[in-house]
Amino acid sequence: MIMTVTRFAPSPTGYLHIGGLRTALFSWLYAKHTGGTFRLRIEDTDMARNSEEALEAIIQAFEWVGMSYEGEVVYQSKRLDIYKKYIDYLLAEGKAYRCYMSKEELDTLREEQTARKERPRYDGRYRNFTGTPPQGVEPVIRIKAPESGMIEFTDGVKGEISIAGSEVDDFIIARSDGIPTYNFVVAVDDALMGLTDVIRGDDHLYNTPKQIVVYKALGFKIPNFYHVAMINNEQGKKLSKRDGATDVMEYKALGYLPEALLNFLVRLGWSHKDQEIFSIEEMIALFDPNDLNKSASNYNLDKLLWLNAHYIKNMPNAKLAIVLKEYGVHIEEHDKRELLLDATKERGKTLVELADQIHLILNAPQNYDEKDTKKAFKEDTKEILEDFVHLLQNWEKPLHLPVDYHAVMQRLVEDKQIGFGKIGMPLRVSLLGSMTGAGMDEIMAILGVDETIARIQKATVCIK
RNA sequence: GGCCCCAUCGUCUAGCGGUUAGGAUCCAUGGUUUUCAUCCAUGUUACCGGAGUUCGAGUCUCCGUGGGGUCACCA
Repeated sequence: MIMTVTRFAPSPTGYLHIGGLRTALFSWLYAKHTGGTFRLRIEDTDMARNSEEALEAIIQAFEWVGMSYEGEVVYQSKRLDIYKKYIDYLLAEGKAYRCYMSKEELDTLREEQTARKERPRYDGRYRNFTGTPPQGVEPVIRIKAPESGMIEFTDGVKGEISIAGSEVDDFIIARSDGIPTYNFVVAVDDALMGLTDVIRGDDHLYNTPKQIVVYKALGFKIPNFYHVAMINNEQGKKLSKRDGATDVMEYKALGYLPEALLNFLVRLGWSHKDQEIFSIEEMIALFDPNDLNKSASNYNLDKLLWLNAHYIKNMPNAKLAIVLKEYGVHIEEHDKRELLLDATKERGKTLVELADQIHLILNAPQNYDEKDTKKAFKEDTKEILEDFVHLLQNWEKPLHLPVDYHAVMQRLVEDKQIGFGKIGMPLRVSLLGSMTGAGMDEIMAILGVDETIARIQKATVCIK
């Protein structure tokens, strides 16, 4: 297998959103799949829009999901002299030229073209200019794009793409302040970094012919391109901030496990037969960008939630306890840790919900919801609970495990000739202050006899 | 608007000329359970429309429709 070099190249203008994370994941997986290299490059040539916080947020998101990049992060803002060298070369070769058109002139031209219902484009007026340049205008540098013919390339996702050369105008590769522009630096860096495969969103499809112009002008080898279809919202429209969590780190705050998020994202646009659950190792082993879907997919929370619940359920307790620390639950050293987690991990779709479940057990209820108590407490309830306390206090054997407590409940229902329902719900409300939650036997085993009795007694006092 | 891309259950998807169109999620029902959840079983729901090619089309071609992307001295 050929070792690939892939990259993720965000611009630090905002947080990392899930669409970006998915393309990064695809790139990362493909590199790992081939035993190749995955790199991170920051596209920060637009000095005005860069932000330090955005950069940190992106790095942080990568850390959280556990995607590692090799080598140093490449910052384009630190490579300006390299780009200048290539621009000078193109100028010298006559493959690029200075254009003295001012912004205002350009705007006017575009307005005229739009009025004539033409596609706004640069008219090439300085392409072969040999006269005296106008005074007071700092020129931009434009690259000579083919005036006719087709620019063709094979996209690993979309197939054969051909775009008329006339659709690509002599685009600007360096602004009047000398800073090179996106399509130029992307091509230069992708080539210089030895990229074999470029996986990116299909909103970049139209940049590809432009970048190919640069590759050809500079004599670089053209990499394989994969343009991944977008992720839309539930309505099939472009994902925006209004669609809730789009910031990757927001998912952490909401209680999602990174493995669930990654599993969710990898299945958006990619599949392997009927398989739904993929460990990272399986993803790496099976992923191939050539299997990527052509069509856009809609973002839907249900599947993510289901996956998250799955990963929570199947996570070893020791690891779960560590993860839970971020959600205010500190039970790593708790002597009933295993019992606590076994009793609750199937009841939370998110870590936030799981933390709530655990809090319910660990902290005695401060008050009792009136609706719950009305439902759970009948006339004979107080007496039943008191009998139960009495049984607990006089139980001849030590009470440790859930089965021990189960035996006590068993004895109670037998002695009093009642159903489990008579004791179960009142007991639950007494211990948790809630109608739902973990199994009674487990809860009591976690609390211990003393705390169990204390909570029941408190409840019987509070409730008339 | 020009150019480009896309189109299977509500959603994520399998399918790669011959299938009772499969799986997952969601939803509903039943079972298990002292509650809830888990788990198990069952069920409802899809090939955008129209031509063509072919013995045969969800699969190939064309047209239409719908959706998306893109047209910066942003990335």
